[in-house]
Formats: sequence, structure tokens, C-alpha cells
Amino acid sequence: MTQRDDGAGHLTLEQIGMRAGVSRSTVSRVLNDRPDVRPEVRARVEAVIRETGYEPNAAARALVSKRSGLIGLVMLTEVDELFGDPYHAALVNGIQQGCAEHDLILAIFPAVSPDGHSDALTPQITQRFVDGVIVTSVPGSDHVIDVLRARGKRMVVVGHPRDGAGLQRVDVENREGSATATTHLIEHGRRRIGFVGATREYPFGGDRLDGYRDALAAAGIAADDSLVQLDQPTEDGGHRATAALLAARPDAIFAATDTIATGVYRALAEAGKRVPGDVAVVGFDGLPRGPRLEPELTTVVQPVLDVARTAIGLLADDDAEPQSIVLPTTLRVGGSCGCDQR
Amino acid sequence: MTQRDDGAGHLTLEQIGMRAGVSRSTVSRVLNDRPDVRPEVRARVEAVIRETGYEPNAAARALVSKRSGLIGLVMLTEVDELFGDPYHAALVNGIQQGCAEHDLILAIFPAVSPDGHSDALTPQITQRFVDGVIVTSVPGSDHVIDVLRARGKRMVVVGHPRDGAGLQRVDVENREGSATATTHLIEHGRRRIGFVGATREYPFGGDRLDGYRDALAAAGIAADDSLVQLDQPTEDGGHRATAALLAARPDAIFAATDTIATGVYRALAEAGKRVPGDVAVVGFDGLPRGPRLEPELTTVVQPVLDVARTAIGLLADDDAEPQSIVLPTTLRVGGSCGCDQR
DNA sequence: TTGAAAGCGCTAACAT
DNA sequence: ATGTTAGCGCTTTCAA
Repeated sequence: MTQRDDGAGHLTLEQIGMRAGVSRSTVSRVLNDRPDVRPEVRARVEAVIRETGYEPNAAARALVSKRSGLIGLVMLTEVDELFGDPYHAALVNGIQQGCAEHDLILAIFPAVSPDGHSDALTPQITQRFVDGVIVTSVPGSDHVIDVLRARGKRMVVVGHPRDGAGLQRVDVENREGSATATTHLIEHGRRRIGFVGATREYPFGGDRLDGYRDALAAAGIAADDSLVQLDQPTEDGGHRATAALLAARPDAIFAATDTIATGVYRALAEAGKRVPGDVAVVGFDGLPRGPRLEPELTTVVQPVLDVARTAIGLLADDDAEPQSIVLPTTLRVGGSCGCDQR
Repeated sequence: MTQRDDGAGHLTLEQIGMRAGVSRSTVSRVLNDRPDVRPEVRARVEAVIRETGYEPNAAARALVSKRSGLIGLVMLTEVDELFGDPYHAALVNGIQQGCAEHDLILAIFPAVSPDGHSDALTPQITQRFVDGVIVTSVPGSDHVIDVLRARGKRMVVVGHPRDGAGLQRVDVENREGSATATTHLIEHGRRRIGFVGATREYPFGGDRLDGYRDALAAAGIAADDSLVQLDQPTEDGGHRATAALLAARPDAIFAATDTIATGVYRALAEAGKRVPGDVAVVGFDGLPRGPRLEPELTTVVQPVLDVARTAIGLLADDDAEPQSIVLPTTLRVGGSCGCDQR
């Protein structure tokens, strides 16, 4: 009723100024919450703005101020995979929180087209409009990261890219967390500890395997390659890998992700092995929407929300130096590691 | 190696022009594929662009041309729900295809903040930068749609908003499809056909219930309210609703979504009912990443990809009139309706 | 075919 | 405290 659509041609600062009997600059000051405006004038201008439903032209604003207030999340995952992945769900949640804290707006750019064709457009996408981008380190992301870095794009990488030189980077203690998990199993008296992990193209894969090996070495347990199985970090991958692993007669398994652990559970059940009686299991991730297993999975919890918010903080900080911020993980004990039955 | 990062201060058209020995206008023409540039000059300019890695300033471009090439998808769903929902996964896929066809870029705006606080920011988000937005009609979207409509924002609504006046809208034949599904059950000789649907706040809920009733009426079967159960459109919702429905002794169930059907299956199994022997089941959606059931679910397939691409087409067409485009559904026969055993 | 010039709507000195 | 002015980097007439 009040909301008169003023037809074509959006309003400009100048016109708002006219109606309020002030200059364009004053309106701009009001708009940007500058202190140097008489309260009375401010009120008058605000009234006009409200009545007219005026909204500033973002392009003009961005042109002169060199900031758009938009943060881009470049999603280098097939949309189909992306949806349903609890890691990205949590990450997006955290990024949104961070954006809210810094008065930024999040735009997610699906950068892999449905026909699987890759990132050719990505630079175009991200070069435009957004003040900065967050890129998650996933298989195939290295090239995109290189391109964006070469172009000097403001960027924070989440995870562990191949080449982190000169990059703002946020990650979690994958290696340390994995060592903790493995050590935990060792402390329960397990000696034949299997590792079910992701193949090499997954950036976290190597780190988590390294942590596992660190722990074995620290305990003086000889590494046994037949106890290490790599596959896709999916339930099916975990299932396959575990099936292959069983020949090596593990008395415990460290699964590199909780999703993998789901497959581990299934394979163990099929083999008639009980958790944790026959085989203790520890996972990694501890995500809010992650799988719920029975017995409850003991897992290394990574602070995804903090990762996301830290990343936004870095992006929002104009003079943040290139740096790697690595956040600690914590072990969450469930029933799968054998703690319950000491 | 070649990619010299020219340090601070991005290049401008003017500077490219200097280096190529032409004016800014000519560079602009090259950039925009105007025909009136001598091939030789064009080549020279393109070379400079390539060498320098120049990319035009999108804000400046948008300011003068009044188009950004960005399409916004306003996601009024909690991020956590969004991820994992096969409907939105398919929709985003289709939208991306459509964007690619029209040389547009998709940006997804999660408009519900993690703390559940609603859409206050949405107008701000969508008013800025994007040439147009797609809004899916979900619980709570009506207000956002109203606001955007009042502001004259270019928008296409997917689904069935409360008030579609003056809107570009794309939907599927929910009512007709539901009638088809129900009729199919009737043709199999079923008479006590239950409806397990979504509560009223879900825009498709009413339509699918109406279709179910249409079919019963057309067959001269009296409506029986004890055969209608509404709940959340989730597996658990379907499970609850079916449990409640069983007292009415249905010999068939039309589930308003495939996800609901998953819960229907579970409840039937728990009650010792066999599908389709004791109770035939038909679902609705037929999404690529939808649930896989055993026996395979007979379901009404909605063409989500076409919906999405149609929506983008509408958005890209500058002089499209307000209209509702309603796409047909098709029945995909599986083993759950009883066709197999004639 | 090309260049010069105007101007998109805004912010930010600089005056007043 | 407010107005005037000069651009931001681009597209687009309009001349040449």
C-alpha cells in the first residue's frame, strides 16, 4: 500500500537528496552511518529512503569503494556430491557465521559444471565482484588455487593444497589428530592397527596416514603395509578397503573419515567381527551431521566451524600476512575404541 | 613464468589501450566482440590482454551496462537441510546448465543464517549485483517473494507460492501427477488408498492432496479422512504418518514424496505388510539422487532439470511476460504398485 | 574503422 | 554540518 513501486528507472542518491532537500553527499553520509550529519537531517533523509524503498546501486558503490561486501565460496565439487556432504554443510554454516560477524555476504559459486567440465570459468567467476574467495582444498583444486594466486586474488584456502606458498591457509591438525587416534588404540593394547584412508588425491589423505605412522613409530610398532588400505573416502570405499584389510587380521582400525568408518563397520559386521571386542575402531571428523554409528564411534573431532570463521576473519582482515593457521583437533570417545570395557 | 603479477593496481582499459597503441574504446570493442575492429588491431589488442592477464572491472561494467551476468539462487532453507536434499541438488544442477546456456553465472545465496534467524537480509542480498534471482517456494518463502516483488526485482519463482500474481513462475503438474498416481492404484483394483503427505506449510502439499482427491472422486470412491495423514516430508514423517494410517487398513498408499515413501516402506515392513502384495505404494519426485527402494518405487517423475532451465530461460529473456509455466510429470513404473504381478 | 567525450551512481576529498 | 567537485573503469553515442 505504501510501497509505491516507482516504476522504471531506479532512484539515485541525487534524487533522494532532492526529495529530502539535501545534497547527494549528505544522503551518502546517512547511508554509510557517518557521524557528521545533524540528527534532524538524518531523520528526514532516512524517511525519504524508507518511503521510496531506495537501495543504493551496488555496482557504483563497488566501483568507487573497491569492495562489494561479497565473499565467494568456490565449490570445486560436483553439485551432486556437494549436497549431502556433511563436511561442506558444516563449513558453509561456519562461513555464514563468519560473514555475519564481518558484515559480509556469502555467495556460493558452483565451479564445476554439471557436465563435469572443469574450472575453466572459475577465474572469471571469482575475479568478478567478490572481495575475496574461500577455496577448499579438494582433488583438482590445486590448479584453480594456482590461477587465483597468480592473479593476486584475495583468497583463503581451507585444507592442505599441494603448494601453500604465499597463501592464506586454514587447516586442522590432521597429522597430530591421527597420531592421537592411533595412540589411543595402542594404549588399549591393540597392536595390529589397520589404516583405512583416502587415496592420494585427497589432500588430507597423506597427513592422516602420516599421523598414523607417527604413532606406530613412537610406540615402536613396525609398520606393516598390509595393514594400510586406501580407497575412496566414502562408505563403499571404506567397506571395500576393510574387506581387503581383514586378511591382515587387524585388531583395530583407524578410519580416516567417519564416512569411511561407516563402511568399516559394515564390513566388520559382515565378517562377523564385533566392535570393539574383535576390532576397535576410531574415526576422524566428528561433524554435526556426520554418520551416527552403533556402537558410537570414537573419533577425532575437527573444528570445522572455527576453521570457517577463521578463514573469514583472514579474508576480512585487510593486512593479514600470508600464513597457515592450523587448528587443533580433539578426541571424542565413544564406544568403538574399547574404553568402555577397560 | 609468463604470468607476471603486475603488482598492485589492476589494469584498466586505458592502459591496455596504451600498450596496444589504440584507444580505450577499441579495446572495449575487442572485449565485447564487436565486429567493427580491424582483424590486425584486434589481434594486437588480444595479445596485450593475454600477456597482461587483464580482466575488466566487473563493477564498472555492471554500472554502465546495468547487467552483471550474475544470477542469484536464494536458498531459504537451512544450509544443513539444503545439503542432502536431492531436490535442491537436482535443481542447482539444472540451473547451472541453464546459466551456461545463457552465459550467466550462478551464485547461491544462503539466506537463512545458521542461528535460524530468517530473511531480514534477503532483500539486501538479492538487490545487489544480481541481474535476477530464482526463489524456490518453500515454507517461509512467501514473505521474501512479496518483498522482492514489491521492489520490482527480476525474479522467477519455482513452485507454488501463496500469491503468484504478477510473477514469473515455473512449476510441475503436482495435482495432475498425483491424480495419475492415484488413478494408477485404482486401476490395480485398490480401493482403500491412503495419502501420506506433507503438512500445509509445504507449497506442494495442497496440490498433491488435491490430485489424490480428484482421482478418488473421478473413480467414485468416497473420500475417507482417516486415510489421509500429513506430517513432515521426511523419512521419519512418512514413518509416523504410515503408522497412524495403518489403523484405517489401506490397501495402497500414495506418498507425496519419495522421501516420505522411504518412511512408508519402513513402517509397512515393521507392520509385517508386504509391498505391493499387502499395500501398493506410489511416490512422487523421481529425482536422480533420490532414495532407492526395494521393491523399486513406482513414482511420479517431475522434470526438475527442465524446471530449472525454464526458469533461467525466463530470467534471461528481457521481455518475458509474467506467466506460470507448468511442466508435465510422468509416471515411472517400478515394482511397488503391483504392475509386475498383474 | 577508430577516437573523443559523456556519463552510469556512487564515495571521498576539499571547500565552505 | 553540508555542498561542490572529481573521479572509479567501463560502454556508448557521436564525430572524424
